Amino acid sequence: MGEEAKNDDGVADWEAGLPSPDDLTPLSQSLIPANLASAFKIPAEPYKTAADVNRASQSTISSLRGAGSNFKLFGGHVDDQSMTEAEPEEGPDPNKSRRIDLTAEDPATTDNYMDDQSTSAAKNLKRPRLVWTPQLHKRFVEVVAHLGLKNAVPKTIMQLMNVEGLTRENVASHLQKYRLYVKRMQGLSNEGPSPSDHLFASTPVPPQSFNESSSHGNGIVNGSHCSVGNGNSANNHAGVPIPMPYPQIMPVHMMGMATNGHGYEYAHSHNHHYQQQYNNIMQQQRDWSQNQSKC
DNA sequence: GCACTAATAT
DNA sequence: CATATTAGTG
Repeated sequence: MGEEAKNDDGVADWEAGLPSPDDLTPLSQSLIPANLASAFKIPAEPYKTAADVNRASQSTISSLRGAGSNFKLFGGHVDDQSMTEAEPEEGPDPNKSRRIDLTAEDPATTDNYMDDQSTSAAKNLKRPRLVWTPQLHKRFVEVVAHLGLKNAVPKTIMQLMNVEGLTRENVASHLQKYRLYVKRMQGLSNEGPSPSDHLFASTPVPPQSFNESSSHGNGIVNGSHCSVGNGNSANNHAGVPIPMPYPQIMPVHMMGMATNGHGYEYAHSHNHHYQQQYNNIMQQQRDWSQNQSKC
């Protein structure tokens, strides 16, 4: 044990670009601040012992197998209410009841299944509708920006985002919308973004990035002269995927919150309360781009 | 056949 | 409206 044997060509270099352990939130530490946790009725994560952390690391590593640090997309359970519309309008149906907080009692529900899925397959299972949280979108935009609009194609984006459970289709779909947004914005020159822009409005359009010719037989191009000044800089061998340090973002369990897949939409529609809390969290994690020195 | 995009469906 | 799914294309 010990050494990180170089998995693949680029991985070693890539890892080098990652934040040092000190920069990262310890695994043993809850990602969710206590106050917020209570706001969300999340019972302050189960105590994590060294053993737990270890185990978590293991599964992380196993799922690593050639990937960088990634955070998982869904944590476990999503109920499938396949109703037409999902107003809080419930008839006399005591049977359905609500799905009790998945975050609540069963920590295992959120953490353990992953092994089977991520390690080997995690494939043809019907995934819950992906909710592009600001975090995810941010990651998305960052990656697209670093790739340059031209190289920003679903597969690459997906790979660089390195979000577990995120599919190419997910990215493709989002990318489509994102391109439309960019087009709109460019067409309108400049001016207050439409209120209907929601997510996009808060994210700057990727400036036409470097990189234009992708004539490298190497799937992923590398245009990185960006030295990361994280105190952990010092090695950018050429020929590797863009070494973007990835922020630790809370797992996007949020999906569970909107059991029928409306994520923040849901919150912003009905529960202003949530939206508020959510925004708070956002802010905390909002600046990763600040940390990684721009080129 | 795979991956990308645009179009369409939920 | 936000995502998913399909269809057409290189």
